[in-house]
Amino acid sequence: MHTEKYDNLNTLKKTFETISTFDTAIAKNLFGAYLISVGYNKEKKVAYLKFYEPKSKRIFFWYDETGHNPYCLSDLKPDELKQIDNLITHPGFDHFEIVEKYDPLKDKFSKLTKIVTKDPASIGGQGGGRHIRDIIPKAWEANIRYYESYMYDRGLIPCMPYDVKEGKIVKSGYRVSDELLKEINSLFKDEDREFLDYINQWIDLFECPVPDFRRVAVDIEVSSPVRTRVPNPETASEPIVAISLIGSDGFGKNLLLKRDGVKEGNEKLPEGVKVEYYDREDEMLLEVFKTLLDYPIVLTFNGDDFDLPYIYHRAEKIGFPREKIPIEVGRDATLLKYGIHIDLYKFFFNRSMQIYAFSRKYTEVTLDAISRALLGTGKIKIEKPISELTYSELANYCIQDATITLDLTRFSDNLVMRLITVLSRISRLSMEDVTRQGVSGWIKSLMYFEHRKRNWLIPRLEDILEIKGVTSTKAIIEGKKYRGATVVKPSPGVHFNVAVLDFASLYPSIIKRWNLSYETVLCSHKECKDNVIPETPYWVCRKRKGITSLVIGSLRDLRVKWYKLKSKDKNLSSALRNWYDVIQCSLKVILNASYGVFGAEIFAFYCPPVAESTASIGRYLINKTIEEAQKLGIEVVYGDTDSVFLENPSAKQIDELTKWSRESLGMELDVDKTYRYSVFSTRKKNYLGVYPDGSVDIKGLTGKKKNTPNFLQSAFIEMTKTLGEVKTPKDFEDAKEKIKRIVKECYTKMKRGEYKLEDLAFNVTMGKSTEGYIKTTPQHVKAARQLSETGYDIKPGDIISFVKVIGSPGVKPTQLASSQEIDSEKYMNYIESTFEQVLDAIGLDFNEIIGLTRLESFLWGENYTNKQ
DNA sequence: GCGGACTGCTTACCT
DNA sequence: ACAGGTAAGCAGTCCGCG
Repeated sequence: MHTEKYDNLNTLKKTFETISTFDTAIAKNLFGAYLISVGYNKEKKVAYLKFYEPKSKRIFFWYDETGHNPYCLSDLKPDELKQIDNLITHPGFDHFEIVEKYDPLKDKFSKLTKIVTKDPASIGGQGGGRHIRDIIPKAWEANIRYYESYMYDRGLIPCMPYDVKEGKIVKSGYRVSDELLKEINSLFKDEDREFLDYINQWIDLFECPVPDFRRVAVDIEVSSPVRTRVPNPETASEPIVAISLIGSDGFGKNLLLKRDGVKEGNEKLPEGVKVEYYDREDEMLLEVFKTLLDYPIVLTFNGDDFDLPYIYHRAEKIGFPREKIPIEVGRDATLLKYGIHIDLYKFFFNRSMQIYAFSRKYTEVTLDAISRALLGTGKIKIEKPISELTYSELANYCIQDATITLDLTRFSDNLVMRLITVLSRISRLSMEDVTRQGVSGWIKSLMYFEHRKRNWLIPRLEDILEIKGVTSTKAIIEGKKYRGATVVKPSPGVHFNVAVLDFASLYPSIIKRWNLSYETVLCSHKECKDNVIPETPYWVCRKRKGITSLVIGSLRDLRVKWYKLKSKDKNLSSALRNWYDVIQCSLKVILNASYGVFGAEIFAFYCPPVAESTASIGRYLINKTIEEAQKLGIEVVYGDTDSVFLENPSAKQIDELTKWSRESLGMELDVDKTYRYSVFSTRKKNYLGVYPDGSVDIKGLTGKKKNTPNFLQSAFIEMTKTLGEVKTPKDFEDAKEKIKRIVKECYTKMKRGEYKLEDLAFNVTMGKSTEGYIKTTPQHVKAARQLSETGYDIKPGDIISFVKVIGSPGVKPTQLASSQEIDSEKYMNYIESTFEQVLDAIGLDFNEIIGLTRLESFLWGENYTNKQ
């Protein structure tokens, strides 16, 4: 037994040796290898890069040999710094250098002292000991992670291809065709050199191909004695009983730990997956380690917090020496020694991804919910705890999890891998970092890169705040920092032929057109003070182009004028259209957040006046547009932030309005969509529009909300389908009759208790843990607490399904309720308020409909139809 | 001691 | 951990009521 283990450990050791030989030997010369990760090696005290070489589909390491060192900046001279206690005697201190940098807040060049250190931890960080940034009075650029600083200084862009020649890194030979460059540049004839430079820089990143990333999905199962308790990865006290490894290259393995009393079972297992049984857990883990040392990219779902740390601690527990485990457990991520680890949970958890890239297709961030929404298949449902499954049941379950994890990166032509690639290129963050950070981190990193490229001093957060101050407007919502967008009161009723016009990418356009940036708003020049921003006390610089204005403006223009159009261009191959769609979608995610970050305290360039100016100009634009529309004799029936809804405008009127916008506002106002007709109640952000093809666009209405019970959602959808059939005002009368019947039927079925319990359930998300609700106890929390008592483990983000029942406390989890206790009174009120949002707009009265139902059931029976 | 008016909390949505 | 604006339902509180 011992010999066996020893042999296997030797195999592992050999694998390690192979890697360490090729990483130093072969990375001397590489051709077209993608830079996918970067880190800091504590032993060698240098930054290292991981390249993915697409032919061999392997990782190559490259350790810095340029002598780059960590540093921060000070406004004191070296002589002054020498006087400070503990600075030059600090063990990490290396030397001083004088540098000259442009200070964007002061609009002048300044001499600064670069304090160069032997290692990044001396400047700052989590670790104990005195940090240089705390020793000196004011430190600049002292909060940037060293390996990022390294990338910015060297101008290296992640997910781009490079050649390594005799140990030197050079940009790879691929080039965008002159033809394409010309075509795109011709769209920007009127722009100046500075703007065009940005455009061309982006084209270079976007046109560069994406390699096929060889990757493997990993999923483990742990046998837990208690069904409702999730095993703890730190103690790792229970054995790992199954591991699935599913590769993008056709590789597939399921490893099972042999245990007493477990039956074989008779599930049919997926083809192409090899099942291996292990007597010993250490041998099984060894097999996993081989895979982790083979694949350049490892995918998990929640592997940062569960699978990988569990494997690590379990391996340690059963006797593996730490340094032999190819996993590195960190504070906020679990990474790999050889390849890179992408935790898809973190990626899909990102709100911006959820909303803008996947248009809210999934609302619950679980492997099951996401894969159901995006792939059409979910996890395998199991009724028993893991410990009671047969081998084949367990294998099937585990294989399915790893398979859908891999498939989440494969569907729609590897959409997710390509999104990660593009976002990594834009944000200048490695694949590992870009998938773990939010939009504010991406934009921060991009801005840092641009500052270093221009030799600009990166401002300190407190300096921006001190110079630019806080806000001047008052928010409508209590507790918010400044006033946001305007929402126009809708004109209630039905409006035929509605054209919806909107400003393409409103806030980014404002940032570009008004030259907004943290350094240009409230700039230091007297001459600019009359260049005021409407309805604010702010002015904006005329002398220099703002960095944000250029960066965001160029991205906006490329999305609106090129990539969005080309993603729908039927003259292009579907593969190219698809790629352009990935780009425009990535841009959308970044652009949508570009204004908000300036109003977010956590953002490194937090500058409330920039956010406030953007919102203020937005209000000014929509108000002016409404005025102008009215001057042109068009009725504006609704508007929100960047859009106006025009009732039955002529083509000429639309032309005039968009021309006016272009010429006097300098803004592109386009027809976004047209409705055959639209239905408004008195409520803002609540309406329904019918497109020319009869499909129905529903916004904000209760009937569409995800927490609304199914029975009511279905009845509501049925009603909107009827509305979709209406072509002319005349058709309305028939539709109204149909709608009355739908509402009536829903009401009577409810009353007679004909709906199933699950269809009556409200589904509400837990915003926090059950104990987190202190001020009030909402209904879903009451239900959640009942579930907790029955042994369920309720976590934030879980969706609680509950029904309204008679008696106290009025709600019950659906799992624990029975049909007899349903409080039909409550449901009837809910039906009423849901339909009312549409009924009063189309001239129907809920009570009248219901009143007729009563009469009808008493006097005429089921076949009666009312002719009003 | 009860009920209506009110405020505040919470979720889900829109742009 | 991008922003603010809106709707809705319920929980909890206050106040009048001789």
